[in-house]
Amino acid sequence: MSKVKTPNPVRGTQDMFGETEERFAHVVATFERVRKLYGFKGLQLPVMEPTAVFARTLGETTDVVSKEMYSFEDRGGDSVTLRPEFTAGICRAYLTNGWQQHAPMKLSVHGPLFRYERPQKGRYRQFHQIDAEIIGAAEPAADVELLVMADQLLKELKIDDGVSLHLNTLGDAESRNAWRAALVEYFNDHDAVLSEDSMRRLKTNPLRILDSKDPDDRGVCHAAPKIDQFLTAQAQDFFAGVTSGLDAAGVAWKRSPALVRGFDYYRHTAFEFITDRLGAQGTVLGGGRYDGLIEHLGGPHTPAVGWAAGIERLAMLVDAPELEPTEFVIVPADKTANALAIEIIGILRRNEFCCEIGFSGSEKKRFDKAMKSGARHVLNVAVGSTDNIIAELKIRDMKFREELVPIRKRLKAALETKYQVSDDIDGTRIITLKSFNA
RNA sequence: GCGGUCGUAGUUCAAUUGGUUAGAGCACCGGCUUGUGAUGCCGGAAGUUGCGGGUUCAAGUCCCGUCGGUCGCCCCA
Repeated sequence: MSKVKTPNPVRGTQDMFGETEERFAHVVATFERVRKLYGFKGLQLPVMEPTAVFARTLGETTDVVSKEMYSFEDRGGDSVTLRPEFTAGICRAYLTNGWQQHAPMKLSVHGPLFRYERPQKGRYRQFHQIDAEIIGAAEPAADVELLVMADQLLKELKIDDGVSLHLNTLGDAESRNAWRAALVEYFNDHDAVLSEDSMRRLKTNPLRILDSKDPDDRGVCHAAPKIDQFLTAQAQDFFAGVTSGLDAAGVAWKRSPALVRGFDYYRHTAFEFITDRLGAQGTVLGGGRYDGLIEHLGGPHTPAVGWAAGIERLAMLVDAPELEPTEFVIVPADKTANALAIEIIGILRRNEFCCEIGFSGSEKKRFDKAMKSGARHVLNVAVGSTDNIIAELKIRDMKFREELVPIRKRLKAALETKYQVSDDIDGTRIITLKSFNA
C-alpha cells in the first residue's frame, strides 16, 4: 500500500477537543438555559440557503456578498450559499412558513456559519454563533427584552467583568437619511485630513467613517454632526423607551454615538457589548433593530430586532468549566473477573454512576492508568475465593476521602438489586457481595 | 486583499558568532521495584527542523518563494 500524505484541514476550520470543546459546550448550554428563561423558542435551520437570501438582504455588490460568501452551484444548477449569518435565514423561514400568524415571535438559534475571511485567533472561516431575534414587534420593549437577556447571559457566563454595553440609535428612516446627508457634507468639507480608507468610505458607506481607527479620522469625527440633532420626535421617543427600560431592568449602558450599522435597513437601536480583554476584536455580542430587512426579502413590512454573539470568543473569555469527574474506574483483578466487571459496571451505569472500564492491559497497568486518570475512586473487582462470595469490591479513595461513605451507600443500594451486600460499610474498604441464591 | 511576526518528535520547549550523529520534560510502549497501590528505577519507539529553491566546505540557524499559525489593517452580515 502506498504511503499517502494526510490532507490538512480546510483553512479557518478547527477541531475542538478537551478544554476547548468543554468551554464551547458550556457557552451553548448556558445560552440554551437563559433563552428558555425568557421564553425564546428554539429553531433549527438549514446551513445552506439560496444565494438570493443573502444577496437581496445585503446588496449584490457589497464586499460581503461578492468576496466573503461560500457560494456554489449545486448539481442541479442552483446557486447555493453556506449561511454567513443567521438573520437573513430566519427571516426567510418566517416568510416561507407563514409564521406571521405567530407574531410576535421570539426565536433563538445557534450553529455554524461560514465566511471567507483571513483567519485569526477567535475568527474562523467556519465559526459559530448564538443568536436571538424578536420578529413582529415594533415596540422598544422588545429591544429591552433582548438586551436584558444578553446582559443576563454574559453575567451567567461570568464574563461581564470588563464588558460594557455600548448603545446608540440610528433613528427612523427619516432621521437616518438626514443625518447621513449631514455627515457626507461635513466630511466633504474636511476631506483634506481624512485617511485614504475613509475617503473611500465617504463614497461607499459614510457612516462607517465614524468608527475608523485612524487617529486623524478620529479628530475629524469628534466634531462631526451627531444623530441626536436629526432624530424625529418619534425616534426620540423610541430611544427613550429603550433606555428607560434598561434603567428599570438595572442594565448598565453607555451612549456611543459613533456606533453604526452599514446597511440601510437598520433602524433605531444599535448596540454592542465590548470587552477590554480581546484587543481589537473586543465585540462580544452585537445587534440592533432591522425593521427594513424583511421587505428586502419580498415580505410585508415587519419590525424586527435581534443580536448574535460568537461562541468561540465567548468561550475564550469564560473560566474553564468544572467537569463532572468519573466516579469510578473498574479494574478486574484478572481474566476470571472480566465478565463480573462488565455485569457490575452495567448495574452502576443504570444507577447513574459515572464510571469507566479499561479495554486491555494487566491489572497493574489498568490500576496505574485509573489512578492517573483523575477518577475519584477505583473499584477493584475480583472473584472471591469461597463459594458464596462472588466479588470483593475495593474502594480506593483518592483526594476525595469525604465522599467515601456516601458513595458506598449509593453503591450498596445499586448492587442490592442483584446481590446481597455486606452491611459493614464504615469499617472496611471491602464490600462483599453474595448471590441471593448462593 | 495589505503589513508585522513566528514555524524543531504526539505535545511543551532546547540546540553558542552557521560547525560532529538535532536534545530534554510530559505523553506513549515494554520491563523492574512497590503489593490494596497517588511513587520510584531501567529501557524503547518517536524528526525529510512546515514545504520548495538558493548562498556556503558546511544551513534548524542566512536569503527568496510558498503554505500555515498569530497580531494589526481592510471588511464586518
